Amino acid sequence: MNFKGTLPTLILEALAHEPSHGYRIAQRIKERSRGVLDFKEGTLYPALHKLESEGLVESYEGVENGRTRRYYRITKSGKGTLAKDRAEWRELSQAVTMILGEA
Amino acid sequence: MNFKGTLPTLILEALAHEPSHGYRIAQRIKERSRGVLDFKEGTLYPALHKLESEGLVESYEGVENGRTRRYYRITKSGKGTLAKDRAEWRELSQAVTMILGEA
DNA sequence: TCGCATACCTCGAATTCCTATGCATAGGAT
DNA sequence: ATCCTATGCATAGGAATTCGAGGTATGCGA
Repeated sequence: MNFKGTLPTLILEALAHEPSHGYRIAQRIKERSRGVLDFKEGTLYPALHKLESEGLVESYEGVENGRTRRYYRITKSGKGTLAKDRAEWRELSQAVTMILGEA
Repeated sequence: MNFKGTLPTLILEALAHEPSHGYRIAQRIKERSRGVLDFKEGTLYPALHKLESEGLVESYEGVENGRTRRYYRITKSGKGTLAKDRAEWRELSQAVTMILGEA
């Protein structure tokens, strides 16, 4: 199950924590949500490419365990977007929670 | 600004409160979220029709102030879906909040 | 050497939402 | 009387996001 629209923000959050590569980012999101969120690769990579084209993340090649990987790091612009997205998440989620109540 | 995927649940919540018609449902969502959520009519009506085709709401014609309106009420099946949706909202929103933190 | 986890990528379909547009009525203002 | 605004319902076209399915390749352990 997933939450439409939150993926770019979750990616930025992961990269604000540490530069990483696609596969690792997806794992982090899944682990940190205790398996609740689980974005597929067919969703993740296009989202990553889009963030790069928007200048919110930068990529570079890196080698780990003898394998070449594509790493991403957040840019200054990306950090600004992340801050805005966090604030927006708070506002919207509070609004929905307010309506749906505790029930 | 809006939250993808929450509209059907918000509609069901409104109708669980009281049978209503499209325009009024949209107003209720906007008011109860203090203007944060604001679904457009072009989004609302198709969503309402879909809920009806799924048997989660029923519609009937009603007259108020001399005008004919299409009213909707939630069905038993709709109430079950609402309960599930509430639980799912809690789980997903908590997962995202857990990751995005308080920052 | 075979299988598996890792790692990256693309495509088509489905869903959701927005904007724009159309039609129609009630009530108040001019 | 006429016009404007809010109300009320609806559809069409397009953008964005996600999923499922598929393809390619490497390192490592059995």
